[in-house]
Amino acid sequence: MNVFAEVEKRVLAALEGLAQRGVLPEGLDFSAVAVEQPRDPSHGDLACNAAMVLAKAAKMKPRDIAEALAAVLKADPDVVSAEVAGPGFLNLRMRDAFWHAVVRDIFTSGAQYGATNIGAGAKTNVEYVSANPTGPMHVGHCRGAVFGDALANLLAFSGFDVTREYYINDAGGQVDVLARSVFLRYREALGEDIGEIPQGLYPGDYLKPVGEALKAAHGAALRDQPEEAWLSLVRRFAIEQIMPMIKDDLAALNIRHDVFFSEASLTQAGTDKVKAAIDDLRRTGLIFEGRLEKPKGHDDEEWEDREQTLFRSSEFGDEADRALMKSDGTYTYFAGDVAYHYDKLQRGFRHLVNVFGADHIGYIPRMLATIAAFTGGTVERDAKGKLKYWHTSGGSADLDIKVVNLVKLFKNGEPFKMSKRAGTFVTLRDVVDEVGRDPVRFMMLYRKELEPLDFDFAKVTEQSKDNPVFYVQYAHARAASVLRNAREAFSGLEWAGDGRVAADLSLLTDRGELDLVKKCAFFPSLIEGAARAHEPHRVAFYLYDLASAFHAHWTRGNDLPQLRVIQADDRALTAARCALVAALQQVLSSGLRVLGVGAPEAMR
RNA sequence: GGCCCCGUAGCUCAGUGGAUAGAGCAUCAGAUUCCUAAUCUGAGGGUCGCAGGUUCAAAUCCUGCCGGGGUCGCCA
Repeated sequence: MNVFAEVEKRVLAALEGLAQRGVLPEGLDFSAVAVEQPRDPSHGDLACNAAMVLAKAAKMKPRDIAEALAAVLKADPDVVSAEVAGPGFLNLRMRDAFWHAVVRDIFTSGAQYGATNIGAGAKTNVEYVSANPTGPMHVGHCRGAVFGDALANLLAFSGFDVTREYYINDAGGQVDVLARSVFLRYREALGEDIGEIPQGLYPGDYLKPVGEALKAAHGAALRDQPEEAWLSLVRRFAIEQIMPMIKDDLAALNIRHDVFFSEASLTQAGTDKVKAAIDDLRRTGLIFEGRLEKPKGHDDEEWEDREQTLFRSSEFGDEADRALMKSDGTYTYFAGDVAYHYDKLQRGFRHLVNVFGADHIGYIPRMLATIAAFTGGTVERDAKGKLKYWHTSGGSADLDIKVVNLVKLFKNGEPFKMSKRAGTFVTLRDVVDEVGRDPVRFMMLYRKELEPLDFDFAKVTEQSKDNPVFYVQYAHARAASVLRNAREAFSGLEWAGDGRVAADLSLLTDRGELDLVKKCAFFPSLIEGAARAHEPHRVAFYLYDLASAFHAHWTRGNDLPQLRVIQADDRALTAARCALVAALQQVLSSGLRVLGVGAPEAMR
């Protein structure tokens, strides 16, 4: 049960009644009426904006509408008070029993409390990470990885049928570089002195075992072959060796994808899915042969003006049309991506979510254009024709592009660029090993995704104990601890079983206790809002706030022992409070699970 | 130069068109014979970058500036 939705229903019913009685005009649009949490809890439990929203259309003073509405709602048995305040807010206070019902609801729903069905089982594809398969993951990758994973969790919790997908960029020039780099390590494994790694090849030591493995598989058979003979073989071999490294790195962050889609597979084994996709796009009339203007601010002599196959993405607000074929007759990266997304659509996904790094921001309009063209959807634009949002809508499927801002790297307060060659390459594994999985995940999520993030390895390591994740986890552990202690204090104490509350919740009368329930009651709304906005960070901030309320209430027990959960001389009260604590623990645990962060039973 | 993102307390950041704009850190003052002090209570600290506009109501939406960052042909 979502208490906000529930009370909103009652408010709407009251408004209908007022309209029928002629207090309000007929035919008013109630769609903007909302029941929300007041910012200041002293205003009440719930606040409604109906009077202000309707005043103009009803040609009435907001306060008059609010008073009329208040009179109706006062008759609701769950409503203790309905007061008009400020410009016309209707502030409602609900009786304790209303909140006790929330505790009962949490037990009934269990781990499903907060889960919604706003996704209605729609097939949804979340593509994230998609790092080049040329080496282990580094810190720069982990923000998008964690974000995408948490978003996938959030959507799954909200009723979407989620597929987590990784697009392996195994078809471009960088994998040829990888193959040559591995071949060098292979010669090294065969005993050759390879000296310095030449410019333009990957120097990392992580390729040594790959070279060894190549030797183990092929002996010296490849050594004296020309590059044409071994390049594609070594390329595939190297990727097969490196993808497990990447999967291990991701597993260290508790990330597991369902599908790894190979870019190279689009044009392998005699098929040409890229051509098929482009041919299908042709029916829209958006594929044409033409010339591109030289980009402004780019006075490069190498610019070659030529006629080429283009996609008219400018039709959808992109700055320019985009090339699909290179001058050597091969496909561009974009052409492959067109085919890849065509494939996603053919697999039946209704919703696509792509997680991009901020360095790919210029790529967004053409991807939106592609999906809009394939699905018959639209990309919303402003009066000047510029993109308004990073999503398409209205077609047979839609795409939302989420951009995670860059992780700016610092070392001892000084910015630095990562360089494999200079030894300033910080691997994701280093960070996870040093700081821990949960703190890394929480740090990445405790921030809006578009906000830049400074990352100083030394500082993060040193301050990892101050990470807010422990604050939230400690709240969970405290809850677990007091429940353990209560069971020890009262043998056979039970507050719930079979999804039902066995305690007398009417004993929960303290304001602090009820405030905790109210915060828990917000969880379903919070999840729904975060899922709709694709913003997992809201969950992290909510959990911090909930933990804070619990810690504060807990500490009140220092001065006021009668507020402690365990009351040695009152079994029934202890049971009721345990039910509350267990409900709160459930919400913490569900929220942490969405974030992919552990919910420990104890922290010592 | 075009486009995009960001600009809120000393610092790092939340903020769903709503009421007196919040939290953490830092600073200062306190709390531990007490279910875990990895905690809590309090104080000080703000022209929400600037200027207009829309609205009953703007940190939030629109326009134009300013500052910081990113990005800009067939790379991936």
